[in-house]
Amino acid sequence: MTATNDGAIRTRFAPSPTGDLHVGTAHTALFNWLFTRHHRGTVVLRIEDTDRKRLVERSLGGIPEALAWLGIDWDEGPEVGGPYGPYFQSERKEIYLEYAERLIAGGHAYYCFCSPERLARVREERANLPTKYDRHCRDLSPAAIAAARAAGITPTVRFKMPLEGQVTFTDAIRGEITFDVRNLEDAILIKSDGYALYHFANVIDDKLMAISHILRGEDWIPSAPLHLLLYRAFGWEMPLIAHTQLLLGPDRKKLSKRHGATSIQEFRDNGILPEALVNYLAIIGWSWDDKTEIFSRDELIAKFDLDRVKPSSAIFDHQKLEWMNGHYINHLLTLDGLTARALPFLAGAGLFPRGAPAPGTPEYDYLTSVLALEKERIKRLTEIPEAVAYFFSDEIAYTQDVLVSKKQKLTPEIALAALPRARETLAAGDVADEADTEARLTALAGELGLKRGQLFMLIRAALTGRTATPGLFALMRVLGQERCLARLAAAESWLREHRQAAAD
RNA sequence: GCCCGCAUAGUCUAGUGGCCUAGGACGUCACCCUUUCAAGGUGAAGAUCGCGGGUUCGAAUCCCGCUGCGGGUACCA
Repeated sequence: MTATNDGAIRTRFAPSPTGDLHVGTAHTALFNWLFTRHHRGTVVLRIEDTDRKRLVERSLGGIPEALAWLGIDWDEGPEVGGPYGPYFQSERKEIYLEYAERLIAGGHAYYCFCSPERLARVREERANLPTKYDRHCRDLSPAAIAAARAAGITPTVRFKMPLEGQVTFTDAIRGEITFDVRNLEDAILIKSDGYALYHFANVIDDKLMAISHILRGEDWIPSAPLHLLLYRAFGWEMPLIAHTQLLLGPDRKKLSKRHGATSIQEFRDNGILPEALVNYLAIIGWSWDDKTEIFSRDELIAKFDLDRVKPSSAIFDHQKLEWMNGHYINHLLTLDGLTARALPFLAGAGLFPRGAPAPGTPEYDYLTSVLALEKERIKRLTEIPEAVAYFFSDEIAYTQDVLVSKKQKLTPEIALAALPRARETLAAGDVADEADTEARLTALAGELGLKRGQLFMLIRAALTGRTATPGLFALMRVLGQERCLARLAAAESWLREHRQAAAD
């Protein structure tokens, strides 16, 4: 990339607060952020809230919060301020008006008094034509303008699109793209409510905020020529521009709510780690080589650049994200890190009615040893409360099928004979010693004429009420001697009580 | 309709004229490990590189045409 004028790279992400932060928007924001951090430039966050009708109040705070959660920070914008503010477009209304006047004075824009109804009609009449608006007000006489104003009509301001010629710009990801202006509209710049439209506010702000590189979604390509022409009308140079790929749903359509979870907030609530999501988003549309795909944040910053960004759209693969999330949980997060992430989910499930355990306490140590056992089989943080439940509650809900595994060829008789012997065997030692416990239980299995697996499964079920758990001896070590003995007894009496029912 | 973009296995990708009998990853299947479930290891299936023409001794890679898919076409962003 070549830098502009002063050599300083300045980029922006410009979400509009119309809802939660969409994962596609986050993808573009991430590319902006990685590109800028790589080049030690300045990141600007600008809130494009010119559409007052679609404004969703909670997203004003929610979007910056979601970005921060992802670890995408900004040097200028809401919360941090900066020399080019305000960073909310709704507070820049007057600026746009002023620049619109300039355009009109220079003959590059005009007032349009057409009513929405007329516009709708004309659009229908010209349905098959490249431009929908018939430029009715483009050359209104001063008298006609005065008359319309006197009639109380508040006009919009439209751009006076050149009538012929071609516009070409170079996209840093896609190369040259050319449009014929005959296919371009006299776009509205200022709405009749006085607010600027996206295209206009965007161009003015990028210029005023000294943005050097524009990175945005592919869906903006069709409006790029308008933006370029706007820059030209003001006599400004256009920033370098690049259009990133779109994120698609399984049906190859632009990713949206109907494809499932699409907001960053939902990913967080669904137990996805921000570092996993960032890593996954980074490798969709960008690659470093033919095999690496796990990158730390710092590696991403060090390696990311536009020359390895692909132009083609990509289907968002929840399955691969989930795999990567599991990989982070199991292999990349420290135990303390995982514990910290798990705590809110555990608390949410009501596991700590008296408050979450603090590091250094026995409760905290117990929790980390539990998580150490479960982390390799967990893909999302949301799975944790259910996975660790039996470590925190002694009320095990037994069932006949689980306790007396048919698959292991167990019967209530065998179980009732084995359970008390297992208890005796355990009582004679200490489950803190895994190898010793295993040796003694293996010997017991022999005495009882059972296979190791049969006895182990019976004990597993008695201790946890489940057939799928971490390794039996590690599990016993964490559970502790006392709990193990108590649960063996509990399973035995449960079985005795329910034996009759099973026999029927 | 018109304009624009994209095109390597189900999905994400590597590849810029010979290193490609097309590499990696997710997913799928099998085997190994094993007390269960995972994790891990090994391996397999899966792509006539969208199609058709060229250029070249040689093309996934260059050229032309076609097709498919997507995006845009608002006083939304």
